[in-house]
Amino acid sequence: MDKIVYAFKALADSNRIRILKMLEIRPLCVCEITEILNLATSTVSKHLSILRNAEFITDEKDGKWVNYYLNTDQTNPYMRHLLPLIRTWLTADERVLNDQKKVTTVDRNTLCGI
Amino acid sequence: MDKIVYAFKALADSNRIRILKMLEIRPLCVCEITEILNLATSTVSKHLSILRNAEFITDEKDGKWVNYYLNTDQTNPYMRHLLPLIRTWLTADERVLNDQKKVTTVDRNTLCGI
DNA sequence: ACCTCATTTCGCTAAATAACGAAATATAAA
DNA sequence: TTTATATTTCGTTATTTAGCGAAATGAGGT
Repeated sequence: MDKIVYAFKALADSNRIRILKMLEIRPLCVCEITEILNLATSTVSKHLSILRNAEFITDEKDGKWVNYYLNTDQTNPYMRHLLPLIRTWLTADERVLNDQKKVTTVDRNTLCGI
Repeated sequence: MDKIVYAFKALADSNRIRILKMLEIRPLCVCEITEILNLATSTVSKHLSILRNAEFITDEKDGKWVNYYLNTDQTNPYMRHLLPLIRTWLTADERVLNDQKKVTTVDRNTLCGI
């Protein structure tokens, strides 16, 4: 029961949904997501930890960055069914489309002040 | 986007999930749900209004009672996909099974002090 | 019309949550 | 080893939410 509730809690926030929709395009680091959502880095980091605890995403070190991915592990039944649903939803949402467009243009090297 | 978030918010509470699982057995009035969840009537009424606003349930006057039903209208795409998922989940959950068992025995006439 | 009683709404309190900036952590480059 | 910097954790604040009891609502029965 707790696990199901945590899954739904993780999805019950528009910024976290936006993050999942962005990760459909490609893996992203914290600073890229921060730029697109226009939030404080610490806030984005917290959102990512909530999504990771609910097993919607995974992370992986990549040099000085941490890449976040949609979870492809199929162990958690809730995540396994919910992620594909979300993928089919919001495909015409103005803001989501704009976020996803930014994902294709944003560059972590210029962003994070090389 | 708001609609999706409200749907997930509605599901992000264990008492509301329990209500949905109880309604799988049969329609219930507020006092029956109150008895099983062991909460104040006003609290249950609030939970029901949240589920109704997210279109997971509908209500119908029945004499002095109000019956709540799982929504069978297929207009809301989020509800349409999420309700069947929830139906397949928690089928072995201790507390849910106990709630569902109580649903079969509880009687609104004796409950609401005839 | 009046009374009864199931339900809803209101006002309040306690707990959870989202947001921020600052401090801590950890890793890459110098 | 020292410095720079991407990320996480901590402490705080404002908002939201779950819960309760009391008052309001509204329909049925007398």
